[in-house]
Parts: sequence; structure tokens; C-alpha cells
Amino acid sequence: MQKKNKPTIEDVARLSNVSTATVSRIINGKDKVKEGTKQKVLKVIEDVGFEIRKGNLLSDNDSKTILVCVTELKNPFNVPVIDGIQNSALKYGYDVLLLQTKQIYTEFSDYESVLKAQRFAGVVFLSSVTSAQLKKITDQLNYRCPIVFCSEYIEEMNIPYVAIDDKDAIYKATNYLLSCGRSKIGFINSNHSHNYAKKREAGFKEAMQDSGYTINEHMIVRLSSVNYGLGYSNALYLLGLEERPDALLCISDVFAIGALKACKKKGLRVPEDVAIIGFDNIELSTMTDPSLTTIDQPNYQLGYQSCELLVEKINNPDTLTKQIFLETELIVRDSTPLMISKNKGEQS
Amino acid sequence: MQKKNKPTIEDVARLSNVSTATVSRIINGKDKVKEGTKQKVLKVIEDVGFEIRKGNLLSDNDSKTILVCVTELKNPFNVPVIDGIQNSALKYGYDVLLLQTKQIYTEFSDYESVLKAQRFAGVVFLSSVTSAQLKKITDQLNYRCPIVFCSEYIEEMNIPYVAIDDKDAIYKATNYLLSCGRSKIGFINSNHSHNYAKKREAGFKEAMQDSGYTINEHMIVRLSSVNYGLGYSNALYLLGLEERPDALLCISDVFAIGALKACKKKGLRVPEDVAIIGFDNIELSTMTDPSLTTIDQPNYQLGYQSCELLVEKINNPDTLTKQIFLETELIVRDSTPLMISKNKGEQS
DNA sequence: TTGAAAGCGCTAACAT
DNA sequence: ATGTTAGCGCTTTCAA
Repeated sequence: MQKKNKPTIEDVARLSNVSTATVSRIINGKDKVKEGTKQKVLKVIEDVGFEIRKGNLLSDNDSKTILVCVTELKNPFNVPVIDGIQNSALKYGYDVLLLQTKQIYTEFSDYESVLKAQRFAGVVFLSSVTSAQLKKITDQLNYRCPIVFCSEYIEEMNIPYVAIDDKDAIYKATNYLLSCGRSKIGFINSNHSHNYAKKREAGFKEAMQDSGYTINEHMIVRLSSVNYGLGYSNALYLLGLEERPDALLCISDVFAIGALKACKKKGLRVPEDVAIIGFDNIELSTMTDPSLTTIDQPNYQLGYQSCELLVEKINNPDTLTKQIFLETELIVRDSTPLMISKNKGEQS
Repeated sequence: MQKKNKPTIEDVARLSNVSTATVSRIINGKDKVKEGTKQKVLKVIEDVGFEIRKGNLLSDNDSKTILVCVTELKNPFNVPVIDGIQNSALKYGYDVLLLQTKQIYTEFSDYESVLKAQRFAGVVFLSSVTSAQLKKITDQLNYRCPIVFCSEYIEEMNIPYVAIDDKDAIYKATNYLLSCGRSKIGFINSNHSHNYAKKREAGFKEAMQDSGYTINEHMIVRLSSVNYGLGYSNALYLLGLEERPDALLCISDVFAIGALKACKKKGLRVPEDVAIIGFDNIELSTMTDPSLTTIDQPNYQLGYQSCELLVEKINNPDTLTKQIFLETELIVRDSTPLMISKNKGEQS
């Protein structure tokens, strides 16, 4: 890392026979500078291709920007969360910058370069993490700034977070399906590198077992990314099984929308032949045909409160670590049939 | 802005009876430090709540991070663009940080705080801008770093960009509808604070006029944000007009998906009663029922090439300003009827 | 393994 | 209107 030959403010000052202070004034448009000198300096700046470097950052040493790490922007779940963070941050005068972490992991690299290159007041971690990664991240963050986890969290560690009870949410949704008389449930999950996926799967299995059903492992798929195509193709697969599912429980509305399409493709009616439940209650879930039954997550609040927690930590590092759970709610729309009382039998 | 009492590396050094160099070593885990001193220092760091400030940024003065400004993360159009940028950036070792500009403008503020608080190697501007805003932004960016516009651009200014021919894209789509025998076209646009909206509307009007149709101004709506709900409600409005449109031309697939729902709500068949065309060819447009006819924009390439341009500028500021146009393509799916040869009459 | 001290490039207070 | 200069907080030689 040899010293590059990029011109500094001193070079500009020397070449235009003024002081660095004057150049600084011109760059920042602060005090008055005589038009003549200004032009002269501007010309030099232009000529040598001067670009301000990091020296100026030193004067105001407190960072007023918050970093939000998010796995995939593609997942519409994230957007309201980010809006929540941003609105909270705005109140306190913080800027919000986003880092999409997907690519980074792809390359087996990590957050280090970003964290070292910029100075953040704090970070909201909206990406999903394994315990090992979390360990690494908190290490990298050490002596840097506070962190708050949003939506993803790891129980064993004493770290502030705002999240939902993933297991419980799916437990309830599964029970709902069972009470509709649907017990051949295909479960479209994310893979277990996501903590939420493990918890949701646990909720599914527990609900099934609590009602006396055995788990049919091959009715469970675990996908590496959240997108429509994957939901579609895997729903297609499940619907093609010898014992066709009569319900598809999806851990994302995105998967559920793919599943909807798969049913159409197969000529199956929703909800008559196949019930579908999504997760997240994204805006789109009201736009589908039929509209989606889904588990509402308070995404905006998830983000908003995470940032509130973070700002609290920033202002008072001694604040004790809070862990907040927000409520989910099953929103019943048209992709699931009506609940039945006791009748679990088939009807022709 | 009074000097805050936050501890610096010097405080830590003094309190642990070592030099700042040693503390620095420990923080960065570089050279070897005796375990004993390390623990001693670590304890002090913990006790005083030390957090590294911006001083360290000075040593490596070249920024290796690129800023991407995007209006609304909500619009799925942006995601592949960002992926394109990120993949290009990755090749050259740049990190990519995102700034959602929506809130900022809402508050009548601007980019200044972010631009001043961090140092970027360059910025890709994916947000839409008015000429006035652009002027302000380029001023703010002055002496800071190069900028490349992506997708949005302003003809009058000599600034590098990668974009599509908005006018032409809609011109072709309009002609397609006309050739399908649909001339009562409702046009669902963004409002004119977006440059692309002006251009697309011009394309629509020109096509209509070139075919001898008069423009029906109240069949045009101009929306302030790109989301499903707005598309839905405005399509509902258009479909409720006395002279009901037989086609809805939308400048975003998002609007088109809302329009699809509106047709369903009204009991109108797509494409038999109403043809629908979207814009962007987002992944979701294949998942709808019926699948969407849409104008494909090479979003990934838009992003990728923008970043290539930017890196070129970063490495060689004297590069001449390039302006690149990428091709769009009308993708015909099931939301539009078959083209007819000459028959413009109704059939009962 | 550790310390002393010279920068890094800029801003801002103060002086002229 | 402009110049002088003392920092800003850290990293990094170079010496010990």
C-alpha cells in the first residue's frame, strides 16, 4: 500500500500560491473568498484532479451514520423493516446506509473491509447468521460500535435484539391448517443456515406431533434463497408427490406466491384442493388471486424498535441488553378453507 | 459541537500504562502483544467503554467503497440493478453501500450529511432526480468523487450514464396495443418529478398521435410512488370511467399487478376485456395469473455497466464521459391478446 | 514485546 | 480576505 500520488489540499495550496485554509474554504464554501483567488484555486483543483480525502473526517469525530446489514434486498420482507429503522434514525439525526451481505458471504469474505473503511455509530443486523458467523461479526465489531439484531437472533448470546417468536408463529399456523382438516402439509422452509428456519421447522413439527401426526420428512423442503422461482419449482415438486399435500405451509409469502402459481399450473384449486399459508404479510399478499392467508410480522416495528434500541446503546453504552419480542398474527384470507369443527374426514 | 468526553486510544494507553502503539496493536490484532499486557489493556477498554473513532481512517486514505443512491428499495426493479453494481464492484475490490433517498427528500434535506460523513470512491445514482436536484447533487459531489447515473439521466448535462430509451420503449408497447385493436388505453404513469415518467408519457402520446388517435388526458394517471396499492386503486378508477379502457399500459410491473387485481375485482377478464402491459420484467411478472406482458429492461446490466463506468472514472478521472443506452424488449405473455391484422372492429 | 514520535490530510481558531 | 498553526485520533516506522 504505497503512498499514492493523489494531490492533497496542500498541493493545491502550493500550486495556487494560497494557504491550505483558503483552499479548504473554497471546497467547503464556508467563509468569503475573493472571486479572483477562488477561480485561480478552482482551476488548479480542476487541473490536478483534486479529490478530497479522509483528513476532513477527523474534525467531527462522532459518526452519525448507522449501518444496516441485510442478507437479500430481494426479499420484500426487509423493505418495511428498513423503513422503520430509517424513520427512527431520522428522528435522532442519523443517516442510514445499507450493506447487502449476500455477495460477501458468497465470496467467503466478511464485513471487515466495510467496518474498517467507514466509521459507524452503530449497526442493525438484519441479515441471518449462524452462531459461528455471529461470533466473528461481534469480534470484528469489537471496539467499533454497538450492534442490535433485528428479527434474527441467537439465544445463547447476550446481545440486544428485536424479534418475533418464530416457533410459536408456525405452531399456530400449523394448528390452523389441522383445524381446517388439512394434515398432509407440505412445508416450504429456508435452509437451516438461517436460525429462523430452524425455529419455524421446530414449530411445525411440534404442532404436528402434538396433534398426533407423524412428520413426513420428504414433505419438507429447505431452500437456499427466498425467491418466487424457488417457491414455484419446489411447490411443483411437492404437489407431484405420490401422496399429494392438501396444504402448503410456506415460511415466506414469496414462496407462497410461487406455490400459488404451481397450483394453477397443476390445475389444482386454492383453497379447495390445496390450502396455502405464507409468512410476512407483504403488501403483495393482498394482490394475489386468491389473496394469501399469511402470518403477519410487524416488520416496520421490528425495524423501528431495533433502531430505538441501538440509539439507546449509542447514547448510553451501559444500558442493559434488552431483548424484545413482538407479536405475530395469523391473517386469514382466501387461500385457506374455512375451519371445520370436528370433521377430519374426506368429502367426495 | 463541544468536544465529547469519549475516551480515545490515548486515554486507554495512559490508564493501562502502555503506549498508544500497543493499544493500537491490540485493537487491530496485528503484531504480537504479550498476553498479560493485552488482558490489562482489554480490561481498561472495557471499563472506559472505548470505541475507535475516525483517526484510523487517515492511514489508508483511499476509499474503497462505492455509494449507491436509490429512491425506493420497495420497487423490485432496483434489486437486480444493485446486484449488477455489486458484482462489478466486487471484481475491483470495492464495497457497496446503499442509501435509500426517499426519506431524505421527504424531510427536505439532502445528501450532504452522508457525503460529508463518509468518504466514497464513487457514487452510482439510481435515484430519480429533477434537473434542480441534479445540479445540487453534483455540486455537493464536487471535489468528492465521480458519479455515474444509472437508468435516470438528464440529457442537458454532460454526465456519464447507463440508461434505456424510455420513450421508445413505451412507443413500441403502445403500438403493440394498437395493433391488437386496443385504442382506449389507460396509462398508469409515475408523476413528472421523475424524468423517466416524462419520457415514457411522451412515447405514449407520440404513438397515439402517430396512429391518428387523440390523447384522452383523463385516461392518464401519474402516481407519486411505485407500489401495488396505488396501481390497484388507480386501475380501479380508470376501469370505472364512463368510457372504460380496453387496455392498461403501466410504467411498472408493480402497477400492472395492481391493475390485474383491479380487473379481477371488477369481474373483467384479462386479456379479453382489458389488456395489461407492465414495465421492467421483474421476476414476479411470470408468477401472476395471467402472466404479464411487459417491457424488459436489462436491469442487471444497467447496474453492472454503471459500475464499470464508475470504476473507469475512479481509476482515470480524465476518461471521457460515456453515455450508454441499453436495449429494451417487449415480452409478450398472457395479459395481452393476440395481434390482429387489420380488424379494429368490436366482436360481440 | 514495547515505546517514542512522525506523520496522515484536513479544519478551525486566531492573527493579520 | 487570507495566512499560520495547532490539533483531530490513530497507525506505523524506527529504536530500544
